[in-house]
Amino acid sequence: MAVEAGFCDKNSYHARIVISLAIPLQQGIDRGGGRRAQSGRAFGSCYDPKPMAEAKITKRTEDYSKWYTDVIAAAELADYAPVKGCMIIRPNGYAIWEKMQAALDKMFKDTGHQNAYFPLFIPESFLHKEAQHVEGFAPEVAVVTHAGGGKLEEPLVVRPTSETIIWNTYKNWIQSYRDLPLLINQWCNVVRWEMRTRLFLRTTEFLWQEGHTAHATYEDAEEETLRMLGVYRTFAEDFMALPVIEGRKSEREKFAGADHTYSIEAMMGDGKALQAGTSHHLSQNFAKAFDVTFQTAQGTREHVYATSWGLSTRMIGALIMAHGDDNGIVIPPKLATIQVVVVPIFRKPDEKEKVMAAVDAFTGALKAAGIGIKVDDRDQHSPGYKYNEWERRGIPLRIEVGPRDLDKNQVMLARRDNGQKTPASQNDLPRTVCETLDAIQSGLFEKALAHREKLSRPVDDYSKFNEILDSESGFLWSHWCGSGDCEEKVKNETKATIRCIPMKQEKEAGTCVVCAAPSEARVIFARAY
RNA sequence: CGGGGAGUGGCUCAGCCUGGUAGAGCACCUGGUUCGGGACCAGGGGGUCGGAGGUUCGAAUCCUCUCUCCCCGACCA
Repeated sequence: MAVEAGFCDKNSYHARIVISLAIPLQQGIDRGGGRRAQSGRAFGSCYDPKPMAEAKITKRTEDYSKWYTDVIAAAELADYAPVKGCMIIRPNGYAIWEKMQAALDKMFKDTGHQNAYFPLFIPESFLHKEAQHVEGFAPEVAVVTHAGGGKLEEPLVVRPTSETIIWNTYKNWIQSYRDLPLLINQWCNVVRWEMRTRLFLRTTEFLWQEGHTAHATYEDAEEETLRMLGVYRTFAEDFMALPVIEGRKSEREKFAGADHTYSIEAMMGDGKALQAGTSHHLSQNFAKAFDVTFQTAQGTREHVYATSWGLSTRMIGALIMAHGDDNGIVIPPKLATIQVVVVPIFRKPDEKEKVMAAVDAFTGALKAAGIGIKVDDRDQHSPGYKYNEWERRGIPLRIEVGPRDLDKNQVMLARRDNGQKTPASQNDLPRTVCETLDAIQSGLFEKALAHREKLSRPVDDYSKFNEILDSESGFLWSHWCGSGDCEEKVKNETKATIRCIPMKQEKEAGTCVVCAAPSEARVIFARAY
């Protein structure tokens, strides 16, 4: 399944990548060539005249792409791996993923799904069973041809998605309508060999969840497809503080093997679109390819209807680009393991003792209130250094406490999202902190929404497309006749694609922005990641 | 795959043109003074220069081949 669609005009299957596990260990492996300049571009420019101890972050306005890689390095989210296109997710980055997993997993369970695990390796022949599917994925599939010291009878593909192995299995699990619906999810890694990769957004290997369900009717499957799209929207909005637009993908953008695909589309800080999650109605395509049938209550035999839906570590990239600023990333409180960092301030031992006593007292209360908290009591760094470090890492709220605060029975609260510093009484601090975290969570959403609205506009004149895309980018709401030719023309001439056909919008008679044929609703055109 | 850039301690980079066997800043360790927006002093540990081959008395430096990463393009989860 594709978290991002657009597979229809791939090359032939011959373009596949062949990997081998049969490399003799004594030779051929370059052990010493590990030094690279991978993160070399990450620390390049310097605007601050005074020497900085830590990573410098390129301004977003100067080079957004560079800012993105800088900020990932600065927040220690990921490293480049020795293998092209692969990445090492560092603890700070993985912590965000774990939070995402926890939130999604709960929603999956609450909607009746169970987790399972299917194998990494899939017989190559499986991929060929669904025509569109193999056509869509073949070019980016890694194939294992050797193992165990010899050539394999049948090559194994490293899963780019698991539809084939899962439907081969469901065939045995499903006999009767009483076995339906079958609601399974799996958390795993997948591999898609990409020509060009970017940390989190498009890596050769990535982590995700893929849900695969089976239903008795087309309608049931449609309901499931939309239900999970809704789960993704809820997750994006409530946890990531990321406003998204639900919509349907065009034919050329849909998943290879799907009847139709829905997605949630988000706007990044630079006005480009990012597909944040997809939900596919597979109809009977895979059931027919793998001959998965069930007996109805009436005794007839029918192929089952299927859905699949996925959301990946790409969402970490979305989080970075939706909320990050020139000082680093900003983690929405609901996805932050450390929601509050405490920076105690003191000079002398007696001051330290008093400050730390107060810190211990209120951190205990905060922990009891369920707040993720970290006390930065390192003595080798000044408070200012710590402020910058935690801001870079995106911790939503900082509490500063020094002798002057103790005198007033207060602490200083510093918000990461807007930089505001306000004093707060030590009494009732858990309540104040919870309220502030809530305010940050909603503040991030509102800010992202305002940004998206600012960069969204109806466009009825195709000649303005490039002008707008080159200046501010953003979402261009235009009428489209539904033809793939017009879609293709726009893509070739402006690099913008149809992100989705929004589901919630007023019907409006108009004419296709490209060919002037009649249209009854607008679609979103945008340049995308 | 095409164009460009780059591989030298953990990081950023100098040295390479004009070969003589490695240097700075940051980070790290020790001690001390500091600590309300990226502190300072002193001392210290760490690299054989992406890899292979070649030229040479001698190679980070010259030559050949090769691997890798980054950016742009093509392409796109």
